[in-house]
Amino acid sequence: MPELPEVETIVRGLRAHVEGRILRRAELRAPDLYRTGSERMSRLAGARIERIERMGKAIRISAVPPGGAARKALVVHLGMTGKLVVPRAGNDPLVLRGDAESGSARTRAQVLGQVDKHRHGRLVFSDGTEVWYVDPRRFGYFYLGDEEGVRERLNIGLDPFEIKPRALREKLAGRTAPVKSLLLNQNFVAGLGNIYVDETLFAARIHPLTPAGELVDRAGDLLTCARRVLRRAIRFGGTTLRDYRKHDGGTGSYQHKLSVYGRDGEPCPRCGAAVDRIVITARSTHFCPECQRR
DNA sequence: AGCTTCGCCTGCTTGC
DNA sequence: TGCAAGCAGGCGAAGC
Repeated sequence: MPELPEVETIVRGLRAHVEGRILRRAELRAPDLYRTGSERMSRLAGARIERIERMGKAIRISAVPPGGAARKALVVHLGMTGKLVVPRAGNDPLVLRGDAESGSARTRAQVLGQVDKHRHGRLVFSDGTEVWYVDPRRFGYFYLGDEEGVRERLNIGLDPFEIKPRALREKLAGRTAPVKSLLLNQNFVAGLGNIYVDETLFAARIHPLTPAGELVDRAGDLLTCARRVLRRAIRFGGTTLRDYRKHDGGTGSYQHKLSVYGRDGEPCPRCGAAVDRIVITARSTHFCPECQRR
């Protein structure tokens, strides 16, 4: 479930491993993971990686092909269970470290087997550095295309750190969908997923079923809360519930800081009332029925 | 156009 | 113990 804080953590961790390096080879063994309209990654052989950045929940890698062709963007979306990891020498994936920390009973051989089975893609750099894409559930995607306009082509809106309060106010106006649903829409606001929408709405004391259009006057507050929650989650390296791992296989620790997500039945950290769980547009939604009144 | 539902995919959990 | 059903969820496509 890599959302903005998890992806930001991964990007920061990968930066020193990829920026400025030359790609010897880029491959995707599972071509069904290419998003519609994507070029094949083999085209990136010889390209120089200029930057790696987060774009909503996706990772954008800017590459300059040899011979002065137009700059390319390789966009990697991790879906739910995707990981980008840097293996150590001898193909010993540091993914192991995270599993050891989480107390997994699986043996080293089992973990290695799983990694191998689900390793769908790979970047190989001229200095021998590798970055592996591992994704058991295959919900992620790869997209390679011209960098110019890639964000629009992939329908990725501005994230809470980029969008201006006034712009959010205008986007909320007239919308009748529950705020929870709208905040999950990556074109509306990018970066938030189920966990951080619930945490943001709790911080802002907004009921998740509130029609978005009723929140025009609270747009600034909503944004402030989202930024605060996300910044803090980044500081803790993101939330590891099960699958999420940092680039070095380590886990995040924000799961220990969650106020409502996954805590149904437990006392609200603010008022003590039992946290409730409902389903909104097929997403489990956690909130405090006392603090977040409609 | 806006909103909702469905289906993709696989591993873990739950219930019989 | 074994098996099937249920569930998790980001997101695009389809449907209303």
